[in-house]
Amino acid sequence: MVTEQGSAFERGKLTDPDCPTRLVLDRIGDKWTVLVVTLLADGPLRFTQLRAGIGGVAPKVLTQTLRALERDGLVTRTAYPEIPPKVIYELTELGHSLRAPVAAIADWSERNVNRILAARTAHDQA
Amino acid sequence: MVTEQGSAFERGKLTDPDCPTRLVLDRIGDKWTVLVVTLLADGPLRFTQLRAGIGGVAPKVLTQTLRALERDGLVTRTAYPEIPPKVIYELTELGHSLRAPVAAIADWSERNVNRILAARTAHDQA
DNA sequence: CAGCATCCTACAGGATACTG
DNA sequence: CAGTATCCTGTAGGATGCTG
Repeated sequence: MVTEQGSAFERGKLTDPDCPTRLVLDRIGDKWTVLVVTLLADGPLRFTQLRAGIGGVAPKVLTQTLRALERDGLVTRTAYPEIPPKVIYELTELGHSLRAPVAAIADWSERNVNRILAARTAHDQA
Repeated sequence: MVTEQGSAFERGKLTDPDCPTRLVLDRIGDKWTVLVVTLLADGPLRFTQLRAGIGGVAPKVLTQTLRALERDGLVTRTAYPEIPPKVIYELTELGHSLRAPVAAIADWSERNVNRILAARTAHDQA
């Protein structure tokens, strides 16, 4: 399988530490980002709603995740100067577009998780 | 949440710590797995060839990565009892099939990395 | 050549408590 | 409500040296 021109695999950029794929992988590879994006996919949510939707995230960590998402232009943060405060998080268009590739991962995962688990069990026997 | 039947996003499994997507994300989210899979995509390679192809991996870490891939049935390891030793790593069919979703990530990354970087810079100004 | 054994450190992630 | 401020720990990843 020497060449398969056009595929993302032949561009050889993955060896570069600043490679785009690495950048994105570092983002979605963390513990909560994909979950947050998924929850926001159906519409804007408040901080507490996200917290509840996830279950078991320390507020500090959720804040970190959201701030990073905001910094990368994937999420907007809108604070309403009320008392008590209200903050709305919403996916940007860029954030929404991320759903497609993530769905590709999710679909592959669900179709193949059994094979992985089986291989794992078999391997752990021996 | 509201329901948008069919999409991988509404299955609500991501909240489950044992969710398939989390499992795969934990795999490909690490530092070297995607790179190894990419290198093996064009054909089998020896340990040293992988090392060279990556550049800067500690042998221990590369071994860990390969063992994990082997355990999950994504890579086969074939040791030839010669002196000096020769070990060939090769993608399984399952391993090859992983290339597609990873390519989806890679494509999205390359198309949008500029937007992310721009958002990042803009955000860091303010 | 293809690794294992050992030691080490940075940092992601978490627990807990407090506040504008 | 939506966070900060602190403190703490597990572990991924790395550096170095040795061996069948």
